[in-house]
Amino acid sequence: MAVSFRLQATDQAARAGLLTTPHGPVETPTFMPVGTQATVKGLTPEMVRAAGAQVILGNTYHLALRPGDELIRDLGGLHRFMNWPGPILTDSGGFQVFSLAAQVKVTDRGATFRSHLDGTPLELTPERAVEIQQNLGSDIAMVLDECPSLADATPATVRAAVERTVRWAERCKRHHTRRDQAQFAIVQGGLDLDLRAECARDLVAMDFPGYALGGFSVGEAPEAMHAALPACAALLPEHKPRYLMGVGRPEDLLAGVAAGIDLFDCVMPTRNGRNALAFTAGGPIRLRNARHRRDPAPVESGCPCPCCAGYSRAYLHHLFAADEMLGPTLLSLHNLAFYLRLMREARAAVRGGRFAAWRAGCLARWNGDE
RNA sequence: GGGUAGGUGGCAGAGCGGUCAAUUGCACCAGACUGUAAAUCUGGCCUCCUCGGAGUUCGGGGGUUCGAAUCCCUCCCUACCCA
Repeated sequence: MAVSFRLQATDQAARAGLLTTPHGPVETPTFMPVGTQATVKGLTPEMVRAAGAQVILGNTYHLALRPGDELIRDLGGLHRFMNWPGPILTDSGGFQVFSLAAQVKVTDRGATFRSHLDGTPLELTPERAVEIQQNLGSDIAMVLDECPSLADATPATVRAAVERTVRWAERCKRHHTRRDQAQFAIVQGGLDLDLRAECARDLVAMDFPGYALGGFSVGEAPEAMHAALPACAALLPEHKPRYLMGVGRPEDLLAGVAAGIDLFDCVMPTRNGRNALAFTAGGPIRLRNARHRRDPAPVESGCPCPCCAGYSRAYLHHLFAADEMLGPTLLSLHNLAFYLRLMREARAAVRGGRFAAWRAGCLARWNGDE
């Protein structure tokens, strides 16, 4: 059984659809919690599922390094290994080329990492990235791409990254054999629309089952990304899923949905949750701040998540002050519930043809305008 | 009563003539976090103004010195040991 996508409703550029995978359906647009090392940090799969997640991420580089992709394959694949029965998308390690740039050497052949764990060299070629992901057995695999780092982003380096990304995508596609796994391509090009168009054109010609926009939220102003998204999304095939990688804050997700994006992932709800920041309909709040010390109210009133259903801001404040592990767990749970509820409401708004108005209301509440 | 070791910013604890408004940790206050080397990191934390400074600090009081948290005298207090 393969991965398929059906576009079901549109509201201007915004879309609602259904992504079908061997491990279950995914209603889009949606948010995918990040589980880099075969765990959404601090949460059990049951909690992730209860928060409303339909699909989660895993990571090629991290899992190949530890515990090893062959070990996971031998133990029945990533789904069984981590006890997540639903769909999984694995990132290719392309982002680690960017985030671990200090210890990576990139050539046309591939990227050579010095393991951040023990220094052991790891060569990640496009072919190896495919192999690892096939061993992991994810429902959706990503091609290895080169995400140009903002530090040396000149027109020439961005162009070089685009061209290499296209060549690597070709190699990934050729090497990919698993029929029960879809492989998505990644469009690079920074904020240069001509390069984006060129990259998209070449990748679309290769006929991948899904396309991602990479290289956003890597240091540019959020407004610049918001401005570029509609045109970038429009470069992608209408009837295939579109994935905006690594994004982002709630307002970024809504900008993405408005632009016609279907899939999002980001560490923000879980990482910020671990760091005592809660996303709410009234804007973000920092539970470590002294003002919450005696506040009996839940993190977000009206939120049905287990955190808000049973615990006060005062209690969360205490857990973080005492450095208790339940604090990060509860706030990660709430933040995921918030993100996933946001996407659920976005789907309903698109289907109801009232997405723009609904989005404006969300932004107004976050900014404290009402 | 005798002896010894001490009293430093909320706490612990450096410093032992100038480079000390005083290392560091904790606590406290605030901020950051966007395909996770992150349950992490950054900043602030005597008072007053704007950068830069100014003014008061290292148990109390007195003294030596150009200059003292650092040396001397004295008083008070604490811990331990001996009676």
